[in-house]
Amino acid sequence: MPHPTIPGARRRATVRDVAAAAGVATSTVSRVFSRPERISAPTRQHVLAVAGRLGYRPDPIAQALPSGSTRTLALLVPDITNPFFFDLIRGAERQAAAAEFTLVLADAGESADAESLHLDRLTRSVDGVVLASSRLPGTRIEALRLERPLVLVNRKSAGVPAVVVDNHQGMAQAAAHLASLGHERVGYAGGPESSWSDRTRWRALQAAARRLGLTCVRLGAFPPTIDGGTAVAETALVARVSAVVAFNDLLAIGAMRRLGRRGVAVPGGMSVLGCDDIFGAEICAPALTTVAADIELAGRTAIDLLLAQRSAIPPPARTIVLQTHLTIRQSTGGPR
Amino acid sequence: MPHPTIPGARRRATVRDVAAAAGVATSTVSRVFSRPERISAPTRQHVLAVAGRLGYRPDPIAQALPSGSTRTLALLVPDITNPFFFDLIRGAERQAAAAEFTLVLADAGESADAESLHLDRLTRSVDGVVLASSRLPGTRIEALRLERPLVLVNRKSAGVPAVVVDNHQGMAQAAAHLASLGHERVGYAGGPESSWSDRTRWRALQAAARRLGLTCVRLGAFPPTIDGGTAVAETALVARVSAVVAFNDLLAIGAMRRLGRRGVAVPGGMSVLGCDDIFGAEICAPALTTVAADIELAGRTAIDLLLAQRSAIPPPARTIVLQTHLTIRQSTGGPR
DNA sequence: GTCGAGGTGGCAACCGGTTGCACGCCGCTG
DNA sequence: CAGCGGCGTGCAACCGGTTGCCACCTCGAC
Repeated sequence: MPHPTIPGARRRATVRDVAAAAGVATSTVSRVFSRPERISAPTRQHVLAVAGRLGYRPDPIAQALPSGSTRTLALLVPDITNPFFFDLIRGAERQAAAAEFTLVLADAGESADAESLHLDRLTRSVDGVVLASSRLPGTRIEALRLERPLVLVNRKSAGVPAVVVDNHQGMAQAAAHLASLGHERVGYAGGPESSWSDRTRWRALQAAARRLGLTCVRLGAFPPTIDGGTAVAETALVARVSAVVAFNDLLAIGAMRRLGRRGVAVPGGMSVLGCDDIFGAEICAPALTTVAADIELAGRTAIDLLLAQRSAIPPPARTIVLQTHLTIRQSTGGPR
Repeated sequence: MPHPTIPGARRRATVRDVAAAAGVATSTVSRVFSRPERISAPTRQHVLAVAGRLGYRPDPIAQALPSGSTRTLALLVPDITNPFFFDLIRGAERQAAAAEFTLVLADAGESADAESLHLDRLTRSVDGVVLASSRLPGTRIEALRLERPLVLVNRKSAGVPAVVVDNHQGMAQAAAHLASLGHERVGYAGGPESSWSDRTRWRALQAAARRLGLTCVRLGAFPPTIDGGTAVAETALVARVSAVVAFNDLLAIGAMRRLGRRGVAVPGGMSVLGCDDIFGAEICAPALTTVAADIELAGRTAIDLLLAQRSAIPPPARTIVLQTHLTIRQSTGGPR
């Protein structure tokens, strides 16, 4: 039983149906749709009329086979649950739609294995892949690059176009802000160990702290979720820091909540600073001070980079670095 | 230039390559992958070995052509920006992945035209479609149903399987809660006029209010966003209601913020009640009282309903009604 | 020894388009 | 009026798989 259809649905018209009804060759019908200027106006209009009457529309799958293009792009994120990716998804979807491409979304569940699996299933059937915060080993990424146009977000790999946020700038802004408030000992609440963003943020924060004469301690690696924030709060209290910079806003919000329950005022007893400025950072209480780049722009840029690779002469692999800015709200203040 | 590939990438092995290398017919290679039990163990293992050596993997597009199935499902939402859909997307993605299907995501931008356009592009290349809070005219939905397995979320149409939240129950819970606090005159802040959810919520709230002896006024139709909440606050103040039930949490949060800026305490001066319990409802200040169903479950159920239609004997069109529950937080209290 | 059943694998058509090449026709030039 | 170039269209191969049908082989039963 090929082509399982809805009971009662009539078979779709094909090029051959149209060709027969119009008294032309299938190639003519095909060209009317793919390269209309190749066909004379009278024939074209006639074919179009017949096609319209029959309700003919080219089948995208059948078109994809010989042409090799599905007009489809894939976006792989480590966790759809994380609001950080909402903006990325949104930006990517918008830009893809603008270029008349369809976005395929997959969730890697924070696991390199699941990511790999999805990739196996997807790679052949899309025209390009955006890997956001990939947990994949570098070798796998290298291999992937040879199969399909590839763009990385918040991750770097030699020769692969990428868009990354400027973590050095961001952490410098965060450290400067805390230093200006008078903090001397700050903690960094880390995210997943396999995350490139976490590594660069931690290094950047250390560097910035050193320049400013701050002591900076790493509080550990936490799951980047609100629940993960609980442990952050506990650890920060034990580590006797007066401020904590969290790997992301979720962790920061979770930490604030826990601190509140423990009777520690924010920012009175502890300042909390997040990263990414997700939806929610502004409406939580106290509103979260956070450092972020325009992530929707990151999504749009990633798609642009992907689309650029489809042109005959692919531009040199580029890395786009997104500027960050610090949004000061209520979760940071002077120590003590 | 068919099959535009990455410079330097080798052509993928095909069934014919494997067949030649293994000394068998292409049909045998095909069957080794699609119906292994049809092939004797020795041949199968030999073919598998050769295929492995050549790095052969069946091309999903080529498979889709004769089989008619792409193992792909589409989800259309009116606005990816709206956190309400995050949970829906997440649930749908998870369930699709579990069934080894890939989810295609499209954003209709709150417009029936854009929705229609996306549908045109997508319908042929996916095995089924989930339409969430569709703005499409009923006739279009009817027609779509004949083309592809279809499931509606928060919308009803004769003969189309759907999953909807029980708005009557939800609004009854909301009204009862407000009545028990002593409110007598409440406002309803409506969402998009073309929204089925908005219509049923409004009607349900009216009915519940009547039963409880409350006066209920409609404040108008607002864009279902935080910004839309500004107008809600102003209108509510003018309408002299002591509580407002908002079409969704975004509107409620926006209204609370505006009320705060106007110096009106929540819930002291005005109670605010939302719908959907989105991410953010709990962390905003004051935490939002809201009535909601499990939307991630809605996403999972929608996919299940879609998958069920693929079986030979499609079950009778079903409508799954999701129970709601009221989460009482800090945004509601007694009047005055 | 013959016949039949069951299992294995090959042939070739097919899914629905695209496209290189060739051919016929037209008008224009010399 | 022959020759030539260019345009519009058709023929047929092809993209990479799947599958109905048939041929062949083997083995067991009579």
